Amino acid sequence: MSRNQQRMPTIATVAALAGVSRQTVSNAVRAPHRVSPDTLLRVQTIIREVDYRPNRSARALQARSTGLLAYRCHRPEETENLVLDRFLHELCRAADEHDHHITLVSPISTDQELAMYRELYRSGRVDGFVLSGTHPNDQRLTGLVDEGIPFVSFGQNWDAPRASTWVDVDGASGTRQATEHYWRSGHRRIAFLGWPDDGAVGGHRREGYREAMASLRLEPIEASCFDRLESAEAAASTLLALTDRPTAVVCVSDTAALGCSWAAQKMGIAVGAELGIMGFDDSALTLIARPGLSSIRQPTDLVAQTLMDRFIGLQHSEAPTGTLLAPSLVHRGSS
Amino acid sequence: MSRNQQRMPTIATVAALAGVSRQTVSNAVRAPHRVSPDTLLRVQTIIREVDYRPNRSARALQARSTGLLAYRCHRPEETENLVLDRFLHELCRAADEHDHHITLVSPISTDQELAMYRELYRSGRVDGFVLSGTHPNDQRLTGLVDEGIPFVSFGQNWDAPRASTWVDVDGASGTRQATEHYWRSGHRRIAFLGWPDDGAVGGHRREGYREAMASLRLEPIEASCFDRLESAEAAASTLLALTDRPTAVVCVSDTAALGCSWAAQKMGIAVGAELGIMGFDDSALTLIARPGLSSIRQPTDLVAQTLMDRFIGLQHSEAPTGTLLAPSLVHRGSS
DNA sequence: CCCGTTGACTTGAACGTTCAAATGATACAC
DNA sequence: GTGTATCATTTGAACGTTCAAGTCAACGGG
Repeated sequence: MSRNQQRMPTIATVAALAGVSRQTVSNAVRAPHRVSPDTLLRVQTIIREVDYRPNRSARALQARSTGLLAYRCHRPEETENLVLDRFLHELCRAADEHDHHITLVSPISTDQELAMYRELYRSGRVDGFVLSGTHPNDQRLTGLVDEGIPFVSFGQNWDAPRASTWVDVDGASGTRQATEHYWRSGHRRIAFLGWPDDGAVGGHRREGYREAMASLRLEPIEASCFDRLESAEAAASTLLALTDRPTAVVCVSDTAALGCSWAAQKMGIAVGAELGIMGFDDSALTLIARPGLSSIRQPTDLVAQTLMDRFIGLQHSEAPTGTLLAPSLVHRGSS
Repeated sequence: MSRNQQRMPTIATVAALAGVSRQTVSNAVRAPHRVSPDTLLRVQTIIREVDYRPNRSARALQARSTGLLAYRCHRPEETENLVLDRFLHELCRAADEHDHHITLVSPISTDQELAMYRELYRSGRVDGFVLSGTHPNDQRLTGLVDEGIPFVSFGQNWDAPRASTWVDVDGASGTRQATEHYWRSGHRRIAFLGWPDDGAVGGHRREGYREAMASLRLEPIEASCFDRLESAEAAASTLLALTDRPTAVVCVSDTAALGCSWAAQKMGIAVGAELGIMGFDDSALTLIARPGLSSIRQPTDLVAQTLMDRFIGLQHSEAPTGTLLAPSLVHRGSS
């Protein structure tokens, strides 16, 4: 590592110029009330004059804390991208408010991931981690908990909800809201287009739909597809070919919803007027769809803020907490 | 900042356990050849035993270099996202190879951006910056150059090409390749769908098309639209309504291309068979389009690698260089 | 007048690393 | 046997900050 930075003013520079000790300068910066008004002014003037800023590395060394959190840079192939992209942005913003920063890591494989985190933490590169896309039997969760490495996750700790701090969006609430919305709008044949292998996330979303349908005393109409457009289109075609065709479809994802929209258009069904379609995630896909795709929006901004608050809390040895936030409906042409 | 990390083994711990001095341990880690084989083995054993890792903050302090580069987390609204997403991923990977990391910043406004960079650099948080999406009269470029802050950019330094280190993709080459490809496939009426306000990027792409058309002795057919689907669709409709309708369209972006594809489908023109469409950027949009959208792909991986190499070069006081890389065609259904 | 308290400031040490210089030890040439 | 080169290792200082303990003066109550 070459030393390339031109020499910056240090706390000693300022101290000498202001005719005080280093500690007084430090106090002037971090605890102004401890310094008498006139020296404070003098020190501040010098600080501005030489454009002094405390060196973060030195501070990090002494405080054993870098103010850095690591987040795994998602792979470009992943569909979730479009949600996580927004989340990452909000996360940066939230970190900033706590004078923290996010650094990215890009593990090649999942096995490497935990090892990489361990490495980063033990070398004091970062104070902890923000995970996203957790799933049942997630090695990262158990691994980090076991090692006592601080982290928060966007997504529940499925296996041990009390063992770590997480924030998640209540998928069931989202689909329930959507279903009830359609009911209030007069729809009576409301279908659900979900994922076949129903992991935890897909399961909850389906659950919300079923609950709502049960309490509305309606017969559920369900179909399943993979999270790809073609698959969704095919599954939706089947749904829409039913003799008693559904008038609204609540979808497990925007991909599913867009596929559904395509299927409807191909069959000459007017999306919006004749068929309501609700996506999930309010991703960039919603803008591409025509008519605009209504979607269940995750409050990523709130998730990010809460996660950061919680992480700072952890640093002050608060106990782990799980938080479930409710999503909200975003109405566009399709609903 | 609370000190929350449990006490980790330091170089002194290892030194004591191995019965050598701190410096010997340091050498064992960073310059093994300076240590005799048997002590080396002894030290390495202890290191593994206590799972020692050099503390990055301490190293950063002493070396005046953090091994951190800052990159501006792009705003979720921006269209370029879909390209930059991939770039960011590759950048992380490339940084990793040089034992560096990327940290994100999220300035609220453009004016803040430079101030934020200044702040980050002067407080020793980062060693430098990676910019993307540079444009003529870019305040960031001139500002960073003036302050002597190290940076590299994905995108030329339009105003002062020799003043800073950049890597860019040769847009003209891309559209030229596309145009020539269509010519070789037998097309003779090849149109270009560009941006109206032709900034530097759009201008170069248009340029490449015109050059190719000129050298092929074909009459250029041009239309313009904003980088939005509706706008592109409208402009493309006009193009396709010409009496002597073009048989291929080279587009300035994937958005333009997708809009064009929609227009064609609405007019009952078979995309692929009757009309070739070529996008630009090979973004996620290409996968959504049907038939799959052919596109001019920027070699983001190579860009990222080159940028990182160059940055490391800068640290060793190499002179600034500009590098232009050629994009390549990715063929899918639409061409 | 003494003593405890408070406020403003200073001093030395510590955080964990690496650089630069110093110390021995061994080997080799003359 | 002396001088010189090389190698393995150690020592002290430095990077820039903050903590903990200290000094010194002023103040106020008894």
